[in-house]
Amino acid sequence: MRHLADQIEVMKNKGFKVTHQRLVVLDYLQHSKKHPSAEMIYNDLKEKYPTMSLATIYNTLEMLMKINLVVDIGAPEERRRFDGILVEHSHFFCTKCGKIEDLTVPGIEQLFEKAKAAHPGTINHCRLDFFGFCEECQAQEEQAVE
Amino acid sequence: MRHLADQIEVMKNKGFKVTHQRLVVLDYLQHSKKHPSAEMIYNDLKEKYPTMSLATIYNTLEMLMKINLVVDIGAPEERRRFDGILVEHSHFFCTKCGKIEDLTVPGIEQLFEKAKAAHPGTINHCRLDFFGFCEECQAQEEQAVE
DNA sequence: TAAATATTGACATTTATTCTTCTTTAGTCT
DNA sequence: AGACTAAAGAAGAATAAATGTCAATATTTA
Repeated sequence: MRHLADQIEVMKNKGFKVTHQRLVVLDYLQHSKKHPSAEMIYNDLKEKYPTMSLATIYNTLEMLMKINLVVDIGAPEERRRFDGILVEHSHFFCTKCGKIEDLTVPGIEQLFEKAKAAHPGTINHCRLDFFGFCEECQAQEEQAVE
Repeated sequence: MRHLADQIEVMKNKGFKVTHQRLVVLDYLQHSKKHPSAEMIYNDLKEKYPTMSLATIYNTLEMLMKINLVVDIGAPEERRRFDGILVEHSHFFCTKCGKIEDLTVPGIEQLFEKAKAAHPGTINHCRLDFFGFCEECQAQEEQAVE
C-alpha cells in the first residue's frame, strides 16, 4: 500500500476509474504534511491544473476515503482536514493557534488490538488525538501571566 | 468536578455568568448518553424551555468547551456532536449507520502520560476513537455477501 | 475504435453555524 | 434591598462549507 501502482490497483478493484485528477489529489495528499482542507488542496493544485474544480476535490476525497487511502482527521475546525499519509501516527491540535502536528506515541497498536477483540462489530481504523497548547502558544501564555 | 456546585464555581472563577440556560444545557449534557448535536439539545430542551434559542445553545456549548466541561467528540458527520460526560472513555463510530457507542479501553492513561512527557507544549485532553461497522451493520454486510 | 458507463466541472442549493440587533439578566456596589 | 453595568439571551438574517444536478467529457472493455 505504499506505491502508486498498488493504489491504482485498489481503485480498479473497487470499481472506480483511475483518472488523472484522482491521481493528482492522491499524490498531493501523500506528499503533504499540512493536513490540508479541501480548499487548500484546491488552491495548491489549481496553479498546475487550472481546470480542476473544487467539487472534484470533494468528490475525489470522498472516494479516496471510501477505499481507505485517505482519512478525515477530525480537526476541531469548521473545515474538514485530510491526511493521506497512512503510517500509524497521532495528531496534536493546538487549541489556541489551530496548528496541527504529527506525533508518534508507541503503544496504540496494542490498544487497537484490545478494542478489536472486545467489540462485537468490526473495527478497521482508530485514531488517537491530543489537544492542548503548542510550544509557542504555551510560551506566550506564560509571558502573559507575569 | 462531579457536582453542579463545583461546576458553578468553575464558571464563576473563569469570569462567566451562571445563567439558567447554561445550567440547563450543562445538566442535560451530563445526563445524556446520546452524544447530541446542538440541534438535538435544542429540540429536547425547547419543550420545557420554549424561549431558549438555538444560538444560545451554540454559545453555551462554546463556553462550556472553553472551560472543559464539555467536549466536541469529532464525529465524522456534518453536525458536531458533544459529550458532557467526562469520565475517560472512547467512542466507536459506525461508518455505515452513523451510530456512536461508548467504549472503555484500558490503557489510555499510560499513552496520555507518555504523550504529555514527550510533547514540548502542554497537553490537556486526549481522545481515542474507533471506526468500523457496528454489530448490526456487520451482520447485514455478511448477509449481503451470501 | 466505438459503445456503454462513470466522472468531471460549473453552478445552484442546502443547511450547520455564526452574526447582528435589541432586550433581559446576573453580579456588584452603595 | 435597589440601581448600575457589562455580559448573555432571543430572534432572525447572514455566511459559507459541503453536496446535488446535469450536460459534456473521458475511460474502460470488447
